[in-house]
Amino acid sequence: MLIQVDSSPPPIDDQLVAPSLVRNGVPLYVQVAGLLRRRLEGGDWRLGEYLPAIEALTQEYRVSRVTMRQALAELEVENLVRRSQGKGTLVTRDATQERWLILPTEWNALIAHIDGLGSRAVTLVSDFSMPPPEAGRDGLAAKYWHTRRVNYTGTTPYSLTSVYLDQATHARDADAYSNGPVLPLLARRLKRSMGKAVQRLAVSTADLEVARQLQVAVGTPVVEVIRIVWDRAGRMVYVADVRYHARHLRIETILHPLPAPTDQVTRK
Amino acid sequence: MLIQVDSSPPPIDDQLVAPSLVRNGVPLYVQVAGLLRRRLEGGDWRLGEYLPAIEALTQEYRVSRVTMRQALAELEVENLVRRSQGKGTLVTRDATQERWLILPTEWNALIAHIDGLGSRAVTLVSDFSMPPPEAGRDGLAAKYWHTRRVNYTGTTPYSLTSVYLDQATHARDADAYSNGPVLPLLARRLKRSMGKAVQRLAVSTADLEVARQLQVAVGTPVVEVIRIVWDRAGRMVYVADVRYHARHLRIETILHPLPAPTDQVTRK
DNA sequence: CTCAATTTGTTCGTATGTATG
DNA sequence: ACATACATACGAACAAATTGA
Repeated sequence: MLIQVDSSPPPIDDQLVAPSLVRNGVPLYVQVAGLLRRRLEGGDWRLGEYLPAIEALTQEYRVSRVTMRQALAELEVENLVRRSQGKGTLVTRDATQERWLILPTEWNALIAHIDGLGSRAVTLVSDFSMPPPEAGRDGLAAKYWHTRRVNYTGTTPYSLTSVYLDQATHARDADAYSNGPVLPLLARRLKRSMGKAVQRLAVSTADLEVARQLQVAVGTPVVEVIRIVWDRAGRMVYVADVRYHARHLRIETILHPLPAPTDQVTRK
Repeated sequence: MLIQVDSSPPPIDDQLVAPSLVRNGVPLYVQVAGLLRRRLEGGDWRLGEYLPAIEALTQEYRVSRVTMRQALAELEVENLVRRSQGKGTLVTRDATQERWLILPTEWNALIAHIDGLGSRAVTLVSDFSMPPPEAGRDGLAAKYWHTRRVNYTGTTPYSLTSVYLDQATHARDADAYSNGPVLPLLARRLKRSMGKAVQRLAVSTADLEVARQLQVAVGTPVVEVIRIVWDRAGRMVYVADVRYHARHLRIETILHPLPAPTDQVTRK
């Protein structure tokens, strides 16, 4: 069968009438709850206000009354709203004020950020194994110390990290690396012998392991960050593979002008 | 009621036995299909290889045979695998080679990126309205030209953009702004009178509008990028709110050393 | 106080989808 | 392929609480 190649402008489907939800396996009421939750986070309805009546919402989303009620029940168990017979559905939590984790995109800011977290970590694994292939083979050392940790702020997990540290580097401060954040210590040790460092980011979804450790549902959006640090000789000293709950992550970069060079910068 | 403050190390749930899937509203077979799809994209099973037998998979994921078959059927309609009775489940598409959209985090690279896309856009809206409150009020002009477009590579939509351009700036090249990418043209016009530019990124999910325009399911992870450009006088000249399908987006930043300043950089 | 309008709560019946063994 | 149990979704009818005329 031939595929029809369309080189004309893309189709416009301007159904102004019914932007109805699609049956794609995910229950309708879950989808609707997600959409409402999103609007609450966006401040469409503020704390203390009442949502539109179920009748109005059913018309807007083109679902039945029962389905809409199920969606609202979901939000009620999350303490986002409270429903009262005869009155309506009241917003009981300010979801617009949820805390965001700002992920720095510059070396010194990143170190300061990790230092400032004061997080407590639970070490799941500590052994010697090679970094994942995603890190590439550029400057790969022969042996790496590896640790896998869950980091908590209070009692809520916010990241799952796998750190790979060049064995020689690790040996110099084995105890310190085992008992605290690796990157800040590495930064102090490397000083002027530091080479390039990059950070790659992609959006993914939680697999079984990540879902369990971060206490989210399987399939939840997760941000995967890979950080690589080379020393001046080009040896890949450090590789980290970090998973963050995507909901609580923001990134801000200054596109222009380029920030002023810091004292740690070495220019050719 | 008192909140119990826990200053002891966080709990460890080390159920090594059954990392089973959770009933959270999303059908089991959809969750399993998602996990398998993810592993196919990760290259766990390559093109031309056979997946483990259903029996083995059911044990790994702790689901029934029928559920696993349903999950595999999902992947088959996506042409990721082909099931043959008596043979097994064959990988029929190389999902590891899916195209990634690299989002630049530096001004010149971003302009070059947009120029190089050669994308075709469909304009949904073109009017005069104010930027969303997320952009802040710092240097806000009195009036903005606004356009909302869906950008396509070929016939597949990859981004939904809302652009707000200071009315005075727009008036100078009204035609050109209406008929092509806004940012590259703005960059040429501003030249040395350009001030600061920032880019903010957050992970969100598709609402009805975004889902329809990007042709994805409601609730799919979406990356929301807000770009703001000020001129040298501090006037907010340009605001863009862009939604990308998160699946196809990567970001790479050089943490260290800071890149060498370009000719457009003005330092204080 | 009563009444009507509004709003959420409850319960049917029916059809289809999901998950297990 | 079958039997069973439970979840999802719809429309409809009626009950109960709230509000203001």
